[in-house]
Amino acid sequence: MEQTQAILRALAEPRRVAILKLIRSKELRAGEISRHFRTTRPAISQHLRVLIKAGLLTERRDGTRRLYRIRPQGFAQLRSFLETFWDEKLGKLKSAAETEMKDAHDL
Amino acid sequence: MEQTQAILRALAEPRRVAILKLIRSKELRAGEISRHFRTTRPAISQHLRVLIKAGLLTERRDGTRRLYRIRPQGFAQLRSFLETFWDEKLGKLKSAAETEMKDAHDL
DNA sequence: GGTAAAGTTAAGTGTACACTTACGAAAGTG
DNA sequence: CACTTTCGTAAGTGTACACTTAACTTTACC
Repeated sequence: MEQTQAILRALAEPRRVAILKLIRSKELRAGEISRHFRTTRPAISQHLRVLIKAGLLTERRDGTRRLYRIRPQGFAQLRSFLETFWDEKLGKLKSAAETEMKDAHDL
Repeated sequence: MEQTQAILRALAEPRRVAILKLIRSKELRAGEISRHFRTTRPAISQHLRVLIKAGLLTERRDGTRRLYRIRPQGFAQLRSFLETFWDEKLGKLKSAAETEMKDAHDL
């Protein structure tokens, strides 16, 4: 629960989302990641820390290099958070959409 | 995309998540919502604005009252955002989990 | 062991943002 | 039409946080 909030807070920053998108397919070095942005390396390094602390990334060392990879479990947690809203909504989604449609029509 | 970031930013604040949980099952009036928190009504009102702007809530007026309800489409958007990470991960999740397990074992 | 390479941590700064108090708006009620 | 109820908006303030430059850490290589 507290961890879920850490995830949500981590994703609130667009640059961090961009980082995640960058490495969602392949593991990347810190340098390669920061090269994709106009900010300085320390800024990216700090973002990576936040993402790790949120459990969305894992760090792996190889010599002087540090390699970052997506941690699916982190996203799984976010997913189950979403589902707490979804489960009870699932049946109501259709009717809610219709009601909203009608509301919009009333304008 | 920009809207997705608005959603993520909205959810970064724990009180806003609490508000969503409060009304996920039933439509509530502004007063009833703020009564559940120790903050002042204006603070809650501002949170509600943010949630509406993010597309996670809808507002409905009834006399002097304002009723708030979950907007499933907002959550749907968040869900599809999540799936952009999930799809390619889905097949890799198992192996990634195993690899991480092994990494942890190496400590 | 000295130096370079790759990257993080420290310290300081400016801004976004959540909160408060005071005020305003709109719909009911006598 | 006063007056209350219900709620939002305005203005100001303190803090969290993303960024920068400077210094430190760790591994590699000669």
